[in-house]
Amino acid sequence: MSRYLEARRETLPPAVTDLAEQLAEAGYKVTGPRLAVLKAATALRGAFSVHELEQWLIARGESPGIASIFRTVRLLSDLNLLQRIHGLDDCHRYSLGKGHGHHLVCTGCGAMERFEDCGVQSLIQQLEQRTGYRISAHLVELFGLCPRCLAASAA
Amino acid sequence: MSRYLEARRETLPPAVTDLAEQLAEAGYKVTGPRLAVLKAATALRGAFSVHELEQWLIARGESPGIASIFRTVRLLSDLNLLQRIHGLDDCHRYSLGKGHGHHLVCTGCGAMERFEDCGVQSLIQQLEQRTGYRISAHLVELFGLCPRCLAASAA
DNA sequence: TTCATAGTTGAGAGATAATATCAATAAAAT
DNA sequence: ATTTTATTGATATTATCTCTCAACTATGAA
Ligand SMILES: [Mn+2]
Ligand SMILES: [Mn+2]
Ligand SMILES: [Zn+2]
Ligand SMILES: [Zn+2]
Repeated sequence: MSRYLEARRETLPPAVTDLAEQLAEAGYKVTGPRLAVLKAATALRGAFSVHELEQWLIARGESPGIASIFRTVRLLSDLNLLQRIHGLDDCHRYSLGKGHGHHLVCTGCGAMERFEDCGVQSLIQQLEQRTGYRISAHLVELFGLCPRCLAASAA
Repeated sequence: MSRYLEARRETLPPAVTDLAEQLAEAGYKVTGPRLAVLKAATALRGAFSVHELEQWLIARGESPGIASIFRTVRLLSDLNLLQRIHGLDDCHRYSLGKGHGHHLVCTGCGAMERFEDCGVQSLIQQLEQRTGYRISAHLVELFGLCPRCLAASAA
């Protein structure tokens, strides 16, 4: 295990140390800037943008250079620990989460539910037959209001 | 009908005059730059980027300023005559087409099939029950190889 | 606990995408 | 044909993201 990570394990949320361990296992160093980004991503929950990560970090006076924030996001994405969320307009949001998945995003507050099974298999088969395409990937994202925002808007 | 459009109706593809008429009906002027963009979008078919529109137009020596290309794309989008396509990486491609729809895009050549019914209704109901969200919009895009690219890759 | 090394960082430059400004222009209504 | 008003395009500007490279630091080995 990483010496650097051991030294601060006590001060970090478990979700952060989990992710940091996966970085170490993949052969990457566990550094201050990387831990900072992991803390921000964990704290923000939901669907966050790089800009929001940066703001969260700046507010706490522990922001790495913007280049390193982008680099860490890219790294997490390459390791499949972070998924990109395509919004209706907004295209560059992310959420922590392993592997293939989909998102139900609140357009009011950014809250988010992740789900694995999107049920497009039969659609895919049907379209392959009709069009002759061989389909190898799909994107399914849903948008709406979370219970809280729904309640707030009813008031 | 637009005087400007009448004067060049003969020289334009029907698909272009159709779209131009819809601009006029919505109260917008039918101008040279706008017709040029419509010609490019119609000619490119499939899923095109703003950059590809510009290249097509430059190659024919009739490119409006880049600002006007963006403006026309935005206008068509606002009028719901153009849909934005979210790719896996590539986020800003467009396709002509009215109203809500989905796309099956060839990752080899950019060819595209549009389809209306994506069959996520039952998924939506299921998730609304489980999460308490009220879902109001969805994104469904499929990717793969078109028959031609499939044949080419089999060689 | 050092030490050497290879991976990482950050400031700043640079690339790319898109928007804002505004005087000049051109389509449309008259 | 003239007037009116939307539109255009050159240019500047902003936003997003990547690159470069000297300085730094986490890690494995000693
Ligand atoms: Mn799926
Ligand atoms: Mn997108
Ligand atoms: Zn909400
Ligand atoms: Zn193809």
